Amino acid sequence: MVEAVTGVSAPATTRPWQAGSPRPVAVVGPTATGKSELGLALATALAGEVVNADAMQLYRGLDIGTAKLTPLARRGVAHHQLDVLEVTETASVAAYQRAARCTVERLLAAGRTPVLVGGSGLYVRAVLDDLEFPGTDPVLRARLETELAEDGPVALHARLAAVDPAAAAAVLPSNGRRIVRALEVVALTGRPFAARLPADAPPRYAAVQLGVDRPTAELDERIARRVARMFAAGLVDETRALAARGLRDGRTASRALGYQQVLAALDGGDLTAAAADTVRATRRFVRRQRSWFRRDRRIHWLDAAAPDLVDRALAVLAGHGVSRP
RNA sequence: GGCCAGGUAGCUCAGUCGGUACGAGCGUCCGCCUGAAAAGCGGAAGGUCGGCGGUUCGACCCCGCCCCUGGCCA
Repeated sequence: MVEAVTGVSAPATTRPWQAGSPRPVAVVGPTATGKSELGLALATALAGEVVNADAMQLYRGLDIGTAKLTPLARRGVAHHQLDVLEVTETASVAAYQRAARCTVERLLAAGRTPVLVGGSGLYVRAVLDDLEFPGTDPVLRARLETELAEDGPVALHARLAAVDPAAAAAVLPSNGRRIVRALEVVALTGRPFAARLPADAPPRYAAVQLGVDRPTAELDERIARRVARMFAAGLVDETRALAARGLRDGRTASRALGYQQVLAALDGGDLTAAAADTVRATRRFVRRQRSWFRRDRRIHWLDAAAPDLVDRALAVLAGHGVSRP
């Protein structure tokens, strides 16, 4: 995955799909809609395997709060890209992209349908579309982050404007995170960084994407109940155990919904508030997920509450040449 | 029944010693998003400042009455 950084046009690596050969399926949408269950059902029906596309389910031990399917609940269907990171490790789209594509390639070669399931929009795109992520350098990154903390985002943005006006125009002066990354890429590659998602990234796979969603009021209600269930199921104990394994030092995992709030409570807040905060944060997250997925016109949306959801999904897939081998 | 405190955005609450509400947080809606993405960032819509009357050139801020909420006393 060492590749020149153009950020503009990716090589045409799209695999032409041939009738009869397995074609990746993706199940996306906001959290708490029932993606995992649908993914499982589809993998079963299509004799496929599930590939996780959820940044937080990558982590070993982040079980209750991420609503990870238990091994038993997976009912014999193979799941990949699950439990592959320690809580202290920082997740990375690029690393995920490499690993997940490996899995997808392997499944396709074996004639099995990869069913990508997850709500991390960027992760899904990183696998299915031809996105290339310019490299990173921990030392450089650390330096830039220190500067961000000391000088503030506006100063760094001014610097970015000097070396890469186009990138600066695409990133708001208030968004320190993206400014740092843009400066890093420019410094590393010596080229301008098109810090934006290509409007028409060529798909790498001829995947069929299914989106599941529910009416907002209903989903909000489900979230409230689900969070209550998570706390009742031992989210606090799980978080304590993970904290002992370094969860607080995990850059990514410590931010997971639920865990983030419980950690704050353990450090001197109250758990009732933590539960309420988790509900709020999850709802907010749903809004962001929607605005991400909404843009992708290739997604076929389904009502997650439909009693015949699986049949409908299979019908859509059949319409695109995906059926049981 | 009396006394005290309070009634300002959907919620919690700032604020104006009388001169068009700079309101804030949360919520809501919309958008952005290329190595932390369950992260990060931006924008918008919401108020006849409890009601009626009075004083005043002018009141959400002063006066009177009334209604509502909470507390204390009886």
